[in-house]
Amino acid sequence: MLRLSTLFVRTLREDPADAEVPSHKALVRAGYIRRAAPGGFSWLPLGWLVYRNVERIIREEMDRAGFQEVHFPALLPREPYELSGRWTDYGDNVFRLKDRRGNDFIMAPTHEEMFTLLVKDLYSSYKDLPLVIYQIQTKYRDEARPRAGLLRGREFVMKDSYSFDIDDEGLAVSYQRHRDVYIKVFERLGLPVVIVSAMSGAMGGSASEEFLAPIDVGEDTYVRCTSCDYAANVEAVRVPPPPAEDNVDAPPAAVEDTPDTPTIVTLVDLMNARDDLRRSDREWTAADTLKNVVVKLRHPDGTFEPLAIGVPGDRDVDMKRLEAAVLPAAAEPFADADFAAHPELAKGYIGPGVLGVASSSDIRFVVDPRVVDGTRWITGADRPGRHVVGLVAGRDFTPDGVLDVADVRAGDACPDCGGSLELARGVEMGHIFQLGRLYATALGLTVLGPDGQQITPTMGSYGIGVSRAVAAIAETTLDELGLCWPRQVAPADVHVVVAAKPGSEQFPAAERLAGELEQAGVRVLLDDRDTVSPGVKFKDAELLGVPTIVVVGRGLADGVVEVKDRRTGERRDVALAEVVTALRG
RNA sequence: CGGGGAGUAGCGCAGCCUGGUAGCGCUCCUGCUUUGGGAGCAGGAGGUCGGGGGUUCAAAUCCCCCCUCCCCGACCA
Repeated sequence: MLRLSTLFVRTLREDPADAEVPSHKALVRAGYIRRAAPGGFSWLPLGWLVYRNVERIIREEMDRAGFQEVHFPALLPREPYELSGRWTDYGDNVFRLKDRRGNDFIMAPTHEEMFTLLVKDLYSSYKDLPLVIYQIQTKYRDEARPRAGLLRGREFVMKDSYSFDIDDEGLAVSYQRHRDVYIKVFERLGLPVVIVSAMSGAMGGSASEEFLAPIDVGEDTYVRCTSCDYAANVEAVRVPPPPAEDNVDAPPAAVEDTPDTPTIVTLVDLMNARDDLRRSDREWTAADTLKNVVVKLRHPDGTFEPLAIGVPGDRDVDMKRLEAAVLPAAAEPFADADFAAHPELAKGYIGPGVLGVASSSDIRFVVDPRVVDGTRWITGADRPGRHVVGLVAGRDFTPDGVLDVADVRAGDACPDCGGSLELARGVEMGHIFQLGRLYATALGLTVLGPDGQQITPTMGSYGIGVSRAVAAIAETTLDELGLCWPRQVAPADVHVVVAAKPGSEQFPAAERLAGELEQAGVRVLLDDRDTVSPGVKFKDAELLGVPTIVVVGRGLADGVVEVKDRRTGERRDVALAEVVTALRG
């Protein structure tokens, strides 16, 4: 039994100044966690109880699925990461250190290599597969900017599992099993999640889905169709291309003088103001223009490549979508110095004249899916103050490819049903994806197949943010009074408040009741403090967020106590003799 | 790493502009009173004013450098 008179906790009357997001404020105010380092938190007894409940539920579901838990060192040697190429790929995001002999180590940011090597170490036959092993461990990443309390620390706990199969069919089964387990886990945690398709990015592989908790302060943006069940991370949205048009007979493109129109807005204004350029049927809009944005790709080998991206003028290039699309390269803005190195690019007036197939430059030119053959555009003429009107895609220029990285907006068409998309924010709680043979190949994991040939197994990777889940659950359940835990993860089932004078009969009565509840298997937090007033106890009970609050107070004279539901605020009087039965669940 | 804000008692803040005894509320301790919605009175404890340099008779306050925290961006689970 937890007793507030001796529990190692101190609630704060005011929000901590260094917290911004509601869950962070509430967890600190309620005495669940304390900041201990940049991006690092200490767990106090109540917080640790919640954490352990979350961890236990995840572990139970993993074990029930037949997955087996392993445990790795957090301090890892350099070699495995050298083999996979991630010693350098990870860059500044990993904590590095040396031992006394000068050997390199890292604080594990993730354990793909160790899993792969462990299987290589022990298994050598296809008969040993499939296999799923998992860990629940602390990960260390030197985040440039830790924030939002537990939602994004530099030290955090993840459940990570890896599946090993001999073929794609097996991988698909392992993937589906994880998907089913995850749905059950989040349901048990009381954490609402939206499953969205995600990029698998540089990791290769095909299927990849994220489990996002819908939280306003989340750092992931996703879309959801208002008509069908399509949902995707904004990075993974695929814009449905419009049908190609037959415009080969359209009037030839004409170069026009358009002085002082370096931006889309100025260009459209000028087009509509000029009698000779005005459209007869409607006004020109930004969507009639083709904006060519140049960025610089930094490849993993350190080389740079300019890339021109043509998007409809009413859209911008979404840097996050671009980054996701060009992995493992990174995208950087095209600086003035870069323009100086490419005099053929007239800033503000860049057009397909110098881009694309058979063009004068060797700059790769990719376009938005909306730029299909036959569409007509107003775009730069590659000379300051000049634009081309009526340029037909496929007839007058041919891009080197399609790249779907324009910003996604609410109201955009759903790629599945054509309905309308809406945008929302979320926190990534889980991620499942088919990793493929990347690590197995890099680390030389093979097994002997039935025909005596070496087979490289294919892998799946599946994560759940454990410590993050505590914050996410808090975030999605708290209210203006404080925390409000789902019973499964709450630090106790019942919070017994003694509201009476010290020395009064309520104290021993509450003790007895708490004892009986415990006997009946109910987890009890007893506020047996005789030094604080009832008002303080009520406030604390609400702040701490135990789902049921029992008040042993003035009703005791009539043989009743008050049973209050923390979430709904509903309260009812229950005869003392019936409390245990009523609360046993 | 870019832009903005902020570091003064355990927590939340004022003081800084205009240099001169370090303050307020909460918390904590002692005593008395109080006990169904963050109690009252009285007394008390607690601070190298983020760190280091400098200016000055004198620095929380002015100047320089550094560190940390928060927010927006970049990056990431």
